[in-house]
Formats: sequence, structure tokens, C-alpha cells
Amino acid sequence: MTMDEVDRLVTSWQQERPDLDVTPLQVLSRVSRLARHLDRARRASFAEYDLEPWEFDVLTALRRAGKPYELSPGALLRATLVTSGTMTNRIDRLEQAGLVRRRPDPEDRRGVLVSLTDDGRARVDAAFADLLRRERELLAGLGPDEQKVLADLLRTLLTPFDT
Amino acid sequence: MTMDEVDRLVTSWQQERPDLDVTPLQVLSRVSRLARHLDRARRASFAEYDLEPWEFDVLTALRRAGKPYELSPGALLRATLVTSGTMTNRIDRLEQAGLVRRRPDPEDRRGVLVSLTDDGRARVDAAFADLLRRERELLAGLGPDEQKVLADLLRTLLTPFDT
DNA sequence: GAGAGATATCTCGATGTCAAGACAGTAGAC
DNA sequence: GTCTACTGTCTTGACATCGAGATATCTCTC
Repeated sequence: MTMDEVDRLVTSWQQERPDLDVTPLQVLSRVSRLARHLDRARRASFAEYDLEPWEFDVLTALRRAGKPYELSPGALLRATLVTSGTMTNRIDRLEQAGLVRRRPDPEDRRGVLVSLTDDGRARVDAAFADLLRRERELLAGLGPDEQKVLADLLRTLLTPFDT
Repeated sequence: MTMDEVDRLVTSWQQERPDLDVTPLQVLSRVSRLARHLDRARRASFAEYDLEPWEFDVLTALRRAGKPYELSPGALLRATLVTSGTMTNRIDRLEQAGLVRRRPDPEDRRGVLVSLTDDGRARVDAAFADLLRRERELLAGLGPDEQKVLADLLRTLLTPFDT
């Protein structure tokens, strides 16, 4: 088993602070670092379709919703874990780019509904298929069983946050 | 096994795009989402010590280096995965806050060396001990063996990026 | 049906990040 | 020794995010 950056990091801490048990870093530091690398890989992948990661996040949330590909800003911000101010800003720019449309919610006069345009749908479908290809490559080092074990363990960590 | 947000996300995709195999999301989407939640938890934890996550990242890199707690900006940016412009900015503000010091590198006239002040060291030590306590709680749902398995699987994914 | 509290969206100012490029200094080849 | 390519740090401008607060509307209780 080769050492990675986190192993080196843990070793340094053990040298410097032998009084502390730093094993939590073995998991959580790797999660953070991996996420960071994934962000970069995604950015590079989306560039081919002229999409930013934040654009992709919003568009996929709408795409996943199924016909008529329409959600409220509130639903979108819960799906993407950003604040309301950020979501307003994102929708503004996606609307300008012609990828989504806004209309008043007929059921709730405070509300707004955001839907994919045809162009938005085409772009997100293409980018998503490509993303899956690349992610499959990133996971190629693990067999199907290992991927399942990993997914299950991560789910256990994630569940408390999702409630 | 209860469903989490990612299970719901995968189910939606299977409905909408039954032609695609979205299993990579089971792992990688969880990594991204977990990292996001961890960031928030860390931010809340550091607030007690008047530290921002980015400050903590730089200070721990220096702390880990051992006496005299001194590294070049280049080493710091490699340790923290940020760009050089970002690191310059971070060091500027940490210097203003009195947590680090800058001095010219006597061996290389292009270079600079950044070191922890006593105050910086005290702050990072306190915040780090507290962070470990909180991270241990986040991992409480997993036994020691499971944590080891998880760490090993994550290492496999991370290794290609660290080279 | 009136009032209080909750909810949905948006506005605004501050801030941290990145990308690209500038500049000084170093190192290797000839 | 000099030239060229490289390295280390900093500067600048654009930009996405957040947090706090404003406004309008809904909903629940009495």
C-alpha cells in the first residue's frame, strides 16, 4: 500500500503532537482533499460544454425533476446546498444564458418556478453523460464490491447531515 | 439501511435516464456532499477560536512542519491546494493578524519563508485539538475497522491525484 | 377574520478565490 | 561566462459565494 499525502500528513502530526490521536484525519481529510480534486476534474470536463460547475449543479437538479423540468428556487437551493442569495444570482445568470426560464408560481404569489429551456436540457444531458464516463475512470481502481462498500460507509457518515 | 439524499438523487436519475449507469454517483456524489457538510462543521468549530478555515489550513501546515514552524509560500500552496495568488493573499492577512511572520529566504533571493508566531502556534494548537474532538464524533457511527476500510478505499482513489 | 409567526425570494456589501501575467532570481547547456 | 528555460512570489481584475436584512405572502391560532 503506497502512502498518499494524507498518510504523510498523519505522520507529521504524530511526530509533532504524539499526545493527540489523529486517526479521524485518515477518513475526513481524504474526503476533503478528494472533493477538491473532483471539483477540478469536473471543471475541466464541463469546459467542453461551456458550462461551469455551478451551472451544471442547477441544471441537473432541474433535469432530475422530470417533466416539465421545473422547480422552485427554494427546492433548488436545498438540492445544491447553497444560500438563497447565491441561488437568485445563479438563476439570473442561467436565465441570461438562455438555459432556464422563470415564471411566477400560480399557486403561491411569493413563489417562482424555474424550468429548463430546450437548450438547457440538451447541454446538461451531454455534459452529464460525459461526466459519468470520466467518473467511472476515476473509480476504475476499485472493483464493484469495493465501490459498494465505500458507498455504504459514506452513506452512514452522511445520513446525520441529511436530516 | 435508510436512504440518504444521494440515494434519492440516484433514483431520480434512474427514472429520468434509465439508459445511463449512474452508480459512480453513489461514491463521488457522497464525497462531494460530505466535504461540503464538513466545511460547514469546521467553520462553526473554528469560530470559537476566531479562525477561518483558510487560516487554519495555513497555520496547521506550518505547525506540522515542526520547529522552527517555517515553510515557503510554495510549500504552503502545495499543502493546501490553492493557487499562488490565493496564498499570497492569505499570508498577507495572517501577517496582519499577527499569526505568522515573513522573512527573506537567505538561500534563494526569490524566496520567502513564512513562520508561525507564538500566538499563531497557540491558536492553532487549541483549534486543532477541538477539531479532532468534533471529527471523532462525526465518525462515531463507524467502528474502528470500518474507519480503516473507509480510509483505505479513499486512499486508493486519492493516490492518482497525489502524484 | 385579525394578528403573529413562518416562508419564499430577492438585494446588497464584504470577502476569498482563481487565472493570467509580471518580475526577479536560479540553474543547466553549451 | 552567457543564454535560455524554469522557478518562486506577487499583482491585478473578474467573479461566485455568503450573511444579513428587506419585502411580500401565506398559514395557523384564537
